[in-house]
Amino acid sequence: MERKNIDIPKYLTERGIKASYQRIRILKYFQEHLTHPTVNDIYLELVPEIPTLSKTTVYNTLNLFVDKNILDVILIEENEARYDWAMQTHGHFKCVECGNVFDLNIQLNPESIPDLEGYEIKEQHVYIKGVCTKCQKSEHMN
Amino acid sequence: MERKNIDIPKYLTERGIKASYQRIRILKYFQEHLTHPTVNDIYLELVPEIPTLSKTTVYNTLNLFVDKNILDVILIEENEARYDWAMQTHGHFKCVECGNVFDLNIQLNPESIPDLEGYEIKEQHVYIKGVCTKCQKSEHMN
DNA sequence: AATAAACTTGTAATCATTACACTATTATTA
DNA sequence: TAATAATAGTGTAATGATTACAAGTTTATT
Repeated sequence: MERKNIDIPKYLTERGIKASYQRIRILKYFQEHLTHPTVNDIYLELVPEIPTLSKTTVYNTLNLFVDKNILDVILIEENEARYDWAMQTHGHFKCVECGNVFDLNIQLNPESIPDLEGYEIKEQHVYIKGVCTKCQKSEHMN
Repeated sequence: MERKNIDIPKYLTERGIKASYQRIRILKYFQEHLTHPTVNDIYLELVPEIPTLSKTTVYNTLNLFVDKNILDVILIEENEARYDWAMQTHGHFKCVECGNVFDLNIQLNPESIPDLEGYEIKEQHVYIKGVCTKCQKSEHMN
């Protein structure tokens, strides 16, 4: 099922979450933006259309979605969390120039890591920082 | 050079850092503890012996050491940074039961990740969360 | 329609981190 | 060695993300 084709109210209800207006709009944000937004990104985008929206609601809703495995938290910034539609395990690349975060198709194979012998694995996280192709090009122009 | 055998004042001076008493003691903490402490861990350990120590000094010193590539920051907690002696690239495992953080011998090979084609890589971070062997055993006893 | 349950909201509290101004220490110069 | 300049350390206040909480609103149940 493509993220873009999901019926959000149905998707929430199936997971035991009441499909309130705010929850629908917040999850819809992820349907329409294939980015890795912060709480503030989401709040600023939605508040013009939902003037009563509270930042607390954004926090509550994102925490709920993370608990229900609809979203993942990405800890790639020093100071604030980013969120990502939960899908097959993958990694992230953050460009230190433009700040954009890109998905990387990486899955670690725990079998191949001897140090993990006997450890029960619940989550794996891979992130890489550097300069994306676009920013490398624009650096040459300066 | 083994971490344990390093002459810390000399080590600092060689890197253009004045070997003040506080800086020596903070780096010595990493020599004596092969853990991944938070700012508070270090502060609480040292303040009984250095009663004038300020938490700001711990922050300043750790930031300085990170800038000078003596320490790495580990972002594995939701809310606070941990620090680690900078050495060969490696990953971390955090046990969600006991909270301990272990080193993992992992290096990603960027060549093997097609999505990284054309990207300049500056840092790579791998962390895994789960339950360590010890905590798995003690769970059986409950 | 009345009541209960769930959701949203705004404000205040928390906590890690940083900013800043002042004091103390160390290095430099005369 | 004394005076001065530079560097480091300290305590308090500010910042900013996140959470706690109580009150208001909406939705579901009876």
